[in-house]
Amino acid sequence: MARTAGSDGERTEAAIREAAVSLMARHGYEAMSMRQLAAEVGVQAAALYRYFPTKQDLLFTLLNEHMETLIAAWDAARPRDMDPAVRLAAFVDNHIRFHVARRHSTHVSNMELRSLSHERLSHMLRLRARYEKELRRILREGAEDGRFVMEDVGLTAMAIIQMITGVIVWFRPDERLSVHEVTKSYLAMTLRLVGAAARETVNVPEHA
Amino acid sequence: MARTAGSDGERTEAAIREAAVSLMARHGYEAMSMRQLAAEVGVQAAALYRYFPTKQDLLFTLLNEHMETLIAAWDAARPRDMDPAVRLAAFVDNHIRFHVARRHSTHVSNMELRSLSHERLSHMLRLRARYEKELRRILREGAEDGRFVMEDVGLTAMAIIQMITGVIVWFRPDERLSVHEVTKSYLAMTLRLVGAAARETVNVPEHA
DNA sequence: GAATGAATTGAACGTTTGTTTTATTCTGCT
DNA sequence: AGCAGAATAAAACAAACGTTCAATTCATTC
Repeated sequence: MARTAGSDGERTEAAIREAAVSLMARHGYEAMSMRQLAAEVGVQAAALYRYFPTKQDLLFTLLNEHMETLIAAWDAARPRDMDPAVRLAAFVDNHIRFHVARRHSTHVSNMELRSLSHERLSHMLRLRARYEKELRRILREGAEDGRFVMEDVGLTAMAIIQMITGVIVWFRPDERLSVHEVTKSYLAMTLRLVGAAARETVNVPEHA
Repeated sequence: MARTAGSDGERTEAAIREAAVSLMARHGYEAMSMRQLAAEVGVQAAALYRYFPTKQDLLFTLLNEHMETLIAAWDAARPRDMDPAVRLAAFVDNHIRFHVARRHSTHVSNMELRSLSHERLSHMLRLRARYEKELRRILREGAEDGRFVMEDVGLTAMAIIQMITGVIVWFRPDERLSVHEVTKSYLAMTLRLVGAAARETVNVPEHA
């Protein structure tokens, strides 16, 4: 009939976010009903509206948080080194680790942009463009000083992003290969792809 | 009140398929209503059910046709040549051309598998597996006779598929680059990716 | 221990959903 | 000319949708 024992706003909001990402990743934004989400959280549908004014606001919050976190992660991981191959390696490493650790929200970010309003869509596309610009700069500088071989910087950037984001489509952490092995292989492929493999080898630090 | 002048079953069915692919690609399967689809075709919603028993049957028909056509296209294009580089080039060329020409149904095929029932999903996954096996065989044979360099055949196959399918995400036929230029660049990237670039150059036939 | 605000319920709203049924009109064949 | 059957319209169905609102209980402060 009303407030339940031990209820707590912050905890409920976190539970909503988590359940929403999981449901949206598995069934899609449109297919997830607010009642279904509420049931997963263990709450009535009306309670959701205390935290998110509309269903689309909930989606936007999740997508925005995903991209902001990704950009922040790259800002923290970006090396001071000037060697394009080192920077490219760091980019690939950061990208794969980040996305593998957030498979569900990555899925939602890639699939559900079309459910946003026009303004919110452009906001997300701006964030995405800012992130991709980082890769393009690395590629451009590598191409300019002759370390990388490529036909077209923009094209190569898209190809690499698609390739390394695609990991989450098939990767399952409990199977044949570890994250580290996968990252190492993808890094080798990326370096060959830009024609930088023969000249130098870049080490990937073995994280915890 | 009833049958309209000039109505024809075959034409109506084709119009439904076409409108459905377009709507699903733009808004998603769940977001497309049968009434919306009917309006696009210029018909009442009930008329759709003469051609497709349920909404999901309609989706399955489209997805199945897409994959069958893709496999048939590869069967027709596959070269008799034994050189792995030539065969890989043909695969990449066929794949990109096919998907660029069918951007909408490719989108639907990549996004809406989750809306299928369990049996139909496995049917689609079997078709997909059969197609991907072709690429893995080319890669394996190229790796075995030392023409290709790679860490892991399965991993490389997934990376290449993600990369070359990703073209449809950003490619617009009326912009900077033509299909032929894009295909050529992606082919070059693919060959470098498998370490086959330095040894040989493979020509892409300029299609009509 | 009463008052206050935060957290949640339960019921309801108007729409929209996929689908079915029935009646009606058109087309092609004989 | 007439008939069979294919093709569609119109209306209806129950169920589910996102969302709102008032009522109610918990946790906290004084």
